[in-house]
Amino acid sequence: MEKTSGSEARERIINAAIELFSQKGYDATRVSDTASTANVNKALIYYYFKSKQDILDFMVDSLLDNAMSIALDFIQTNIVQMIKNGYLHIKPDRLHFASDEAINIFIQNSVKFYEKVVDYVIENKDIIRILMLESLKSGKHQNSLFHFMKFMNKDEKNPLFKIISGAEQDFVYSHEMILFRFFFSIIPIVSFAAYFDDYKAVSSLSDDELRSSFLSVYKIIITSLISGRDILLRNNSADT
Amino acid sequence: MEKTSGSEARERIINAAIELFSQKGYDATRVSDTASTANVNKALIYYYFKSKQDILDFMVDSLLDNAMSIALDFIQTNIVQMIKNGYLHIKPDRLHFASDEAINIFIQNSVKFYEKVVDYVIENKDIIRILMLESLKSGKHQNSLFHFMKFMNKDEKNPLFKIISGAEQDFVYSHEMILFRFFFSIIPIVSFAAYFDDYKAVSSLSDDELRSSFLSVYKIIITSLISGRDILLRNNSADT
Amino acid sequence: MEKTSGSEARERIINAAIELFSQKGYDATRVSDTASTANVNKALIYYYFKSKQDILDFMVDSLLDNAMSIALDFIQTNIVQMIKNGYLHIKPDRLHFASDEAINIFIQNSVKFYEKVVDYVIENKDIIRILMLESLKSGKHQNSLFHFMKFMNKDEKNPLFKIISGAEQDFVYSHEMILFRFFFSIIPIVSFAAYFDDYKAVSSLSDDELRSSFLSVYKIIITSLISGRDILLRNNSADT
Amino acid sequence: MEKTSGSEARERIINAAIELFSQKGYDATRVSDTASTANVNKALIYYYFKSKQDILDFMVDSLLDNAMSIALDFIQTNIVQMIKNGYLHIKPDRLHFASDEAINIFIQNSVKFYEKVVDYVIENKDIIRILMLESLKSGKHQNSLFHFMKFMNKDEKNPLFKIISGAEQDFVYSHEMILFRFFFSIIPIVSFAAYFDDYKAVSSLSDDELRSSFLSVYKIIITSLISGRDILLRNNSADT
DNA sequence: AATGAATGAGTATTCATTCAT
DNA sequence: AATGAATGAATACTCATTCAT
Repeated sequence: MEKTSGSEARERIINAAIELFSQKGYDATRVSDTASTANVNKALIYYYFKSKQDILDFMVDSLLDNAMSIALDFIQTNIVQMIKNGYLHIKPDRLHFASDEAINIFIQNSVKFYEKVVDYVIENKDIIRILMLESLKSGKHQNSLFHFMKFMNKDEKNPLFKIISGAEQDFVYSHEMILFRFFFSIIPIVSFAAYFDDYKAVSSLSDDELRSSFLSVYKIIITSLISGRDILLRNNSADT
Repeated sequence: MEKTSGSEARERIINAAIELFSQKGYDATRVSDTASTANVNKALIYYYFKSKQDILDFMVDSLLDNAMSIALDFIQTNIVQMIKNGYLHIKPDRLHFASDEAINIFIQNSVKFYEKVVDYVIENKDIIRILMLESLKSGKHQNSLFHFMKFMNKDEKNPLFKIISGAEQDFVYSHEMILFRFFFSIIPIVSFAAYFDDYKAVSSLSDDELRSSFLSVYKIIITSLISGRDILLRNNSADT
Repeated sequence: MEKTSGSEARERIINAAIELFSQKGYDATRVSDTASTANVNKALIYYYFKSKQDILDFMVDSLLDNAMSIALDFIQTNIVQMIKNGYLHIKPDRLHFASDEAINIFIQNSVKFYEKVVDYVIENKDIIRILMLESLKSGKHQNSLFHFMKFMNKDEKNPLFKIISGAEQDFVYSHEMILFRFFFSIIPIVSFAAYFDDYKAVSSLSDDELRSSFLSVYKIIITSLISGRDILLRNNSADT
Repeated sequence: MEKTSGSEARERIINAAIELFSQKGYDATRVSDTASTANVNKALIYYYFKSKQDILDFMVDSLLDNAMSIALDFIQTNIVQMIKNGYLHIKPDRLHFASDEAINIFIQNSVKFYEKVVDYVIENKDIIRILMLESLKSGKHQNSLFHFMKFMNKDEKNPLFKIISGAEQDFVYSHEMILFRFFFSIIPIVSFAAYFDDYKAVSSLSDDELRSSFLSVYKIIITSLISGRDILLRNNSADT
């Protein structure tokens, strides 16, 4: 094999693992495959990582940390800000926009955010694919996708929750709101990344065409949902 | 083990495999686990199936055949019918509904269809989960999810295509239309099935609550998209 | 499978086993292969035979019995007869022909015998091949080839021995005589059968050409050895 | 097990395999037997060899390479030399010795060669036995025994052929010559090695007695064939 | 930091044989 | 006489991991 300075070999191992896990899945990837793809001796992998599982955990945790900080950043600089500015009100049974202008601002900010998110997931599509694979299996990463909904939790660490609970003790997101977020927002975005290459292959679109097509569809849906009705933003605290 | 009449053992093997593959994934499931879960001798599995892969293939193929016939059935009895009845027109650059009544009929039919589909996927959630897992790995089932879009293909066997191409030689679905179908319709439904149990666990909803929540969200999206604008139904034959 | 009268299925099983054992060897032949080649159900094999080994034993024993009776027949009708007729004398240290005519008669008879033997081994080449294979492995048939030398043994059942020991109590074949018989007579003939098809393939000779080439070479060797010198017929009783 | 320096374990594996294959045959030898006989971990066998077959191939190829170089060495230093010296002539229809002295030299050289060969095959009797076994089965080593006749081929790499074809364009070995070589020279020698231990057991001869008995019989045959007649050296180019 | 050798516990698959009918 | 189903014991081969250097 090769002798290279520092922990450059560690990087190669991680990249090889990402490539292989995302292609064949964690279980079907052999440590020896990873070693030869990374161009390192098999035993060296155990110098840098405790176990095969450890490599996976490192990748998944890195991504989740990253993603979470992007999401929280948006919440902080947008939703929280809008509430503070009085554009968005927390009513006992729903979130309410102060004006049409508020709605427009929210949509605009959201669109910017989604672009950022889409670029992020495309950039990390391999790990996203791995994450999705693992989320479909029992094991420690089974609920990883639900981590993306953390900012809907009643959680001390969730800044959005802190703001909202300050204003309305009993505020609860509606079931539909949460379900919409998960199955029609998080899942499509994550799937978009996970199936990016496959979809490209069957659609014959370029990276850019695919990205902008996805974004424009996404915008249509969000826009048509937010404007006109706020059904999904209704609070369901009364129901339960 | 047990000795039971006929190929009842074969059924037990298939069910055990579905259960285990959907929990731990194909690669992490051991043939011996399948055997003991099915309460059969390990060797008997090889009496009924050529290999572990063969079990998977059987399950996947069965599901795809089934699903396809449900989809084609809907197309036949709804879309094709509406075109014949003059409710839906194929224009050179888009699909166009004849009237508000036509839209209502379409939405109603669609809702009925989606209910049927949702019930089907819930019933087969384990195999769907397996399918999704496999679609994320390289291998023979990698593109299985795209099979659900077959009725958008220019394919002799596709009854919808035959009708449309009869009316408009050059009709082509827009990129956005196809992408919407895949990432915001097929993927959410498939994911709904695949993550059904996980989502139930985190949401504390009952089966029925989850089912109806999903359907109501789905209806909102479809309704808000179809009525008011037909952007996604626009033909992109001019673009290309 | 087929239902055929009587133990015709048993024949098919034996023939299939002969074919497969001679091609792939006993160990590499699967009972299921034999069943499908014989066009019978696998379990039926165990109706007719105690075990896989039992099939082999039956074949080998049949051949050895057969071969032995051919050999003994020759000895009886030739050597024993010649001794009785006074053409061949048993001297304390060698076998001695009474005259040139006696030699000629012996050679002629031998030639006839070898033709018969060659035809016999060609006809049974598959079993011979199996026999040779088994003689090269440890196991119950390891010494099967040495059975062909039985009529050189001091054995009550050996008619030749009875005659000779009647005339000369201490007569013993020389080491060289026995070794010659084994390595330059039995082994070539047996090998001729065992490699018949292979040799045909590499030599592009017809069955008949091969048979007569072998016979003519064999005759040359025997003739050149018997006439002129009787070194190999010398008794080694003095040596030991 | 044991942990020993270098690839000494590899040697032990090969020797264990030779021992076991020659006793029980390739098919009946278990990899685990080989491992325990070699005193190595079973998995280590797969560290050094791709498969069980790979071990066999290695052994067979090594022996064939070895044997071939011994044979070619003899041809080079004897036959080719005699032709060059004018002791041996290539006539259109036969090989012809220039004088009785030439015959004597040839016989003497041959005898020396055969002694060398016999020693070689005794030393390698286990692999020879394996080779013989494999040559009787279908598979990649089926024709391995015929490789020993390569120096009778019309082959650019064959030094004997080059000499002969230089002198006589159309020279062809007679069928009988080739057949004699195979069934009465190669086969007996190979069998002598393969059955060495078995023959020893039934004959109660010592290694040395057996070796010299075989050699003396062999010499008798060769001598009686070469001197007096050259039937087997006759060219059959006219026949074909 | 790197590696060749080694290993325990598996892992899919096979196979001779048996059983019930 | 015949067969579909069933099984215990193997069987070749793999794999994550460790060790000594």
